[in-house]
Amino acid sequence: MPERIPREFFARPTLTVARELLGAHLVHREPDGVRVGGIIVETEAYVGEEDQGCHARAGRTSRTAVMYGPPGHAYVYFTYGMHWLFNVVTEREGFPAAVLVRALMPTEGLERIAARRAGRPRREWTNGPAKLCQALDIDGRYHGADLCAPDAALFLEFGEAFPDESVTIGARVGLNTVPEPWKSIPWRFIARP
DNA sequence: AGCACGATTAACT
DNA sequence: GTTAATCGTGCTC
Repeated sequence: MPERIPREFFARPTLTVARELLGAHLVHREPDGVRVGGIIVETEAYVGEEDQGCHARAGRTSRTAVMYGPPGHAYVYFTYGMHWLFNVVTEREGFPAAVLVRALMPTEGLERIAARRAGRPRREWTNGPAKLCQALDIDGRYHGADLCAPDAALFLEFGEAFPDESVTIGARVGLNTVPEPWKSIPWRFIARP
């Protein structure tokens, strides 16, 4: 029986949460009860208003308000006019920070994932932050959702942790116009098989 | 009210 | 390697 990740897990330093989320399971229990999800294999940390790569650099706005709220909630946002990206809010209430989930290894609901990623090879089902949202049918409906609520439809479960020797750490992706040191700071965590 | 651009992806050359 | 797709957000006027 898989154990839900409690809110205290997320109420810690964002880098710790990002590292330890590798191996955890992200699951969407869909309206008909079918579970769709996988093992998290890539994350990035976004930490506070000082972090010029973090959306909270602009301060508290209607878009970023969720990041200022309690940990364990979903920060889901829309970008490039077509893509949704999923984050988990971390740290204490009032401090804006989150972990972006960038890639999964699909383990549940494979037929649904295949259907939503129609025609694409399996390795491209969930190997990107917008791809996994499409595969798991995560969108703005879940922005602000409590991932730790007992009846949550979108939630996380503990899995098998990846040891340090199978984790690569590097610079975050896609921060093209972000100034240093934020652009190159090694806050990306990748688990390799 | 207008504008530049983005924590990306897929389809190109 | 390059680039179009497509629109909400935050910033400037």
